[in-house]
Amino acid sequence: MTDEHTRQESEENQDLDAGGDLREQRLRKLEDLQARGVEVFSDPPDKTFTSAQQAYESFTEAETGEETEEEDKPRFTLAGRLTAKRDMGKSVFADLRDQSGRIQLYAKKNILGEDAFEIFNLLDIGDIVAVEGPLFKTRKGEITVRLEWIRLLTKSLRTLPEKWHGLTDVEQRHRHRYLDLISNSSVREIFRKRTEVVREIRAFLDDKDFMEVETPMLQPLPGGAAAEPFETYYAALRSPMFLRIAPELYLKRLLTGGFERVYELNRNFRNEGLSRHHNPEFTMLEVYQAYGDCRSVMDLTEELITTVAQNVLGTLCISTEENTVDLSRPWERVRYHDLIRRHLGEDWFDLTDQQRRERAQTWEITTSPEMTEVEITQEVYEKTIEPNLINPVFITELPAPLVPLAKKCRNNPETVDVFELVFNGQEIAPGYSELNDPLEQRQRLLEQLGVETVEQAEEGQIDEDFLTALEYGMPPAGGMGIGVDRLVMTLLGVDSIREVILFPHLRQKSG
RNA sequence: GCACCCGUAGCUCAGUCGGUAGAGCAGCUGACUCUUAAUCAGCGGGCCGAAGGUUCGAAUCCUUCCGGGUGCACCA
Repeated sequence: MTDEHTRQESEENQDLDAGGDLREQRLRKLEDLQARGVEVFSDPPDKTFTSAQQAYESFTEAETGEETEEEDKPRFTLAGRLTAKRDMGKSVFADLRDQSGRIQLYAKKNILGEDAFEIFNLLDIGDIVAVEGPLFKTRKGEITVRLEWIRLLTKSLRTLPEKWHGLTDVEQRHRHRYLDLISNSSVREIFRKRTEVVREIRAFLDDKDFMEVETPMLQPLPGGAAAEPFETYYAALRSPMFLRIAPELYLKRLLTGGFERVYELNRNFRNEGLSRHHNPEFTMLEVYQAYGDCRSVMDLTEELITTVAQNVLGTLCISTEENTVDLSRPWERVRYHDLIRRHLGEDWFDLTDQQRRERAQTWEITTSPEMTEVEITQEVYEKTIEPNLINPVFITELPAPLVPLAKKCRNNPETVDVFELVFNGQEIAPGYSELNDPLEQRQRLLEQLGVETVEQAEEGQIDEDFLTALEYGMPPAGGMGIGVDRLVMTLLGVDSIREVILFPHLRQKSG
């Protein structure tokens, strides 16, 4: 390639560059670089890379300062994305960012060499490069790589979001999460922390001899929760299939099988609307402990969450937008009945139906005539009590109708032996003394379907194999579930589930 | 599903009473060998989310649709 040729090509580019399409501009720049013999999507150099952070940490005045001869200074190879350029003519400052952070580059024409300097000048913000050189400290005191060698690794064809304001449009941030991650360090931090939370949950349970298992996500019968499933079709078997709404019924089979401590930490799918608190696929932790019950699982949950919080956040005090949550142990445990009387009046359960509705009215709760006492109480609880439960509290012995599939309390068949863990005004985790009586379980499943006999149930609505597993004998067990996305939201003080899911679901854009 | 709010350059945002589009960053050209939101001079960039309507005239007013946000409902 002759100089004349490249000069002519550059002049052509100048004319075309007058257009407004920045991608077109970059495509032409790419061709220009290729015409100069520069590989625009090249292989990484066979060198040992140093991260930006390592480079900072390895800088010492003695080795790289003024006193040391230039050729004696150690050379570093780094790779990353150019995020800024400050052009001074015969020298250029630039910012390089890798996973560990940012470091400044200094390209000087008479050090880098004329050809390489010219190539460097052609690079765009967003390009990915490998660079090499010694470290020095600028007059303003910033540790900087003095470039002696560069290689373009990846040409970027798109303009990055603005350096100062970044990407703020929520829709764009979620549709193009990679741009969000490039632009917003707080977002990078949230997802690093999320990964740490998940890692700590596993470490905690593994340490307690719980066994992580994987059960079907593709199920012929979706069970274990009351929710609308996603439906799909298995061509080879010519049968409809469902994405699981919960792993519960399979995990319980494993208890029958003799695995005494199991957990699964993975995705569930529910065919529901999107909201600040709902994504159709969400990450669920379910834990089952044989020979345990509601209380043993309560202890486990308390220890799990405090351990995770302490290890990830380094504190048990969480600041959210409006609250400060203190996770210090021990956590309060209160019977549902007592909690209700504490907040709604000691006489709440002695009131007549009419009086109860009138009092609900004072909380601006509207009741419909067909609502039962339990439903009215629960409505008032959800609207007026739960949002104000900031520090963790286990609510125990819930009314049986609210939790149809749990074991009844020995001392009071009107209530079930379960807990709801609430903090930051949100339900975080339910736990149960699991029902292991196959006869009662069958009865409850039928009731849930609103029928009296198996014959009345539509074919395939009852998971007979699950009931069979119970008939072989499932040990008494405690079980617990945590919505991991919501736990992460709470721990990180974020108020939308989409902020803790890398690729939240959004509507397809048509046209 | 219902209600309210939002959609203007690659990004962040102005745009008054309806008179036909502006800035900063990014980009391009030039100057500058320690800058750091570099600076200075100049230049280009728009189907104003889409389609209808009202009007002499619409980014602006009306209707429908698309997408997003928030609240409610559904839902753990």
